Amino acid sequence: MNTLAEENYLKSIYHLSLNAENVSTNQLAALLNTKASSVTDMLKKLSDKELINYTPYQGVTLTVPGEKIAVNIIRKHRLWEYFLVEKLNFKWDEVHEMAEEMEHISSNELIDRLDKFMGCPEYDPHGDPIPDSNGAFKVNDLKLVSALSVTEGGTIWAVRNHSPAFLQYLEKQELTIGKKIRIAEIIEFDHSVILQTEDKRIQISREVANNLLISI
Amino acid sequence: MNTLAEENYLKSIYHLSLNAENVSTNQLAALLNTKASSVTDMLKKLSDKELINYTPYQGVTLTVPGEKIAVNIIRKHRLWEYFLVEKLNFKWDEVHEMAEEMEHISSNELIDRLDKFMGCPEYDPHGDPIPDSNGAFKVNDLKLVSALSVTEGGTIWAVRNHSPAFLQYLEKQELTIGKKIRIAEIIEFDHSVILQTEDKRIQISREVANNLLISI
DNA sequence: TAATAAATTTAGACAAGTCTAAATTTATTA
DNA sequence: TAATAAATTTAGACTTGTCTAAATTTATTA
Repeated sequence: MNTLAEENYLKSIYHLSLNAENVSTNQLAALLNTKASSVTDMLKKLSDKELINYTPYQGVTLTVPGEKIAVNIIRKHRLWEYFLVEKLNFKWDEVHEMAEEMEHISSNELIDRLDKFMGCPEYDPHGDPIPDSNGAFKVNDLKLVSALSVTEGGTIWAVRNHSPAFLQYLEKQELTIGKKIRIAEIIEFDHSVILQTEDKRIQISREVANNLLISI
Repeated sequence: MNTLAEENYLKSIYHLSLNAENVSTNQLAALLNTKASSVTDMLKKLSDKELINYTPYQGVTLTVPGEKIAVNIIRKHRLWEYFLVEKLNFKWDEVHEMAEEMEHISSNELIDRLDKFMGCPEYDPHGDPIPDSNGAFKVNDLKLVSALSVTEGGTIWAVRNHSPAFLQYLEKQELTIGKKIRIAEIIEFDHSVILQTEDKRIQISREVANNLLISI
C-alpha cells in the first residue's frame, strides 16, 4: 500500500489535472500546503513507483495505476461525506475535514459495503459524482455560473469549493443544490452576477459565480 | 493532537495495565510488534508529554490525561466494530483490523453521532463494554472459563482474544456470545475443559478456556 | 553473595517526509 | 536575444519513529 502522503499527492494531482494537462510543482505545493522542494522529492518517489509521469521542470501526469488509486481515494472521500450528511446528519459544510481523514481507511470491502448500505448514491453532498468500484464516473455536463450569459439558467448541481465559509454563504443565500436559477444581469464593472430564483433576485460576486456549477 | 504511534502506545499500555500494575518495556514491544529500544524512545516522549509515569527500568503507568486518551481510542474502536457488524454486516472475526485504522479518526463529534445513530450500544461484537463519551465503562463481573470449577456455568459474554483464527474457531464450535454453558469436566492432565451446552458437550483447550469470559 | 541471565537503556544509524538556502532551468520582457 | 524574473531542483539539515549492537541495570541462581 501507499503512505498517507503519497495518497494525498496522487489525489491532488488528479484534481489539478482536471484543469490543466500537466500539473506543476508549484500548483501542488500550493494545494498541499507545502514547499516546492518537498513536492519535487515526492514526485521522484511517485515516479519511481510508476504512479506518475514526471519530467523535471515539465510537471506531471498520472499513470493509469496512479489514476486508479486517486479515483479510489475520491470515491472513499465522497462516500464518507454522503454517510456523514445522510446518516449522521452533519451539514454539508462540516464534513470535508472528516472525510479527508476517512478517505485513507484502506479496506475496499468496507467501502463497497458502505456504498450498498447507503443505496449506492450517485452524488455526494456537494454534487460531485461518486465513482463506482471500478472507478467509473457518472459524467454530466455542468457549466460554471460565471460562464453563462444573461437569460441562461438551470439547476444548481455542484460546487467547486468545499470550504465551510463558501458553503455557509450559499446556505444563507439559499443557493443550495437543486435550486433553479437564471442569469438576470451581469455587472460589467466587476462581473458580479444577478441571479433570478423563483422568488427573488440574488447578487453574487464573480468569485462565487466561478465556484457554482449548474445543469442546464 | 497525538500521532498515530503515540495513540497506539497509549492504547497498548492501557490494555496491559489491566493485568499488571506496571507495564514493562518488553510487554509493550511484544504487543506492538516492535523492539524494546523503540519502546524506550517512545516512553520518554510520552513521559515528556505527561501522558505516562515512567521510571527507567521500572515500567510505566498511564497518567489521568493519558488514560483519557486511551479510553477514547478504545471507545472509537468498539463503536466502529459495532458499526461494521451491525450496519455493514461484517462478521465478528473480520472487523478488528479495520477498526484499528478507524479508531484514529479524530473527530469526537463524529463518534458521538455515530454512537447515537446506532442507539448507544453498550457492548461491542466481542462483548467488550463501550465506554461512554465521558470514558465511563459499564462494569460487569465476568469470569474466565479457565477459572471455573466443575458444575459452575453461565453465559458466554466476551472474548479476550480478537484474532480471526480464534473467533472463527468459536463460531464453528457454536461458542458465541449469549450461549449458555456449564463446566462438565476438567481434564487434569492438560487442563482441557469439557463444556455442557443445551444440546451437546464440547471439549476446549486450556488456551481457549483462558480467552473466554462468562457472566455467571 | 558472586556470577550469570534477562530486561532495559544508550549510542549511533536509517527511511520518510519536510524545510531553508543556493543553484539551475525555463519563461518573460525590454 | 540578452537580461531578468519565475519556477523548479539540488544540497544539506531536521523530526519522527524505527532499528542493531553495545552498555547498563535488575533479577535469578548456584
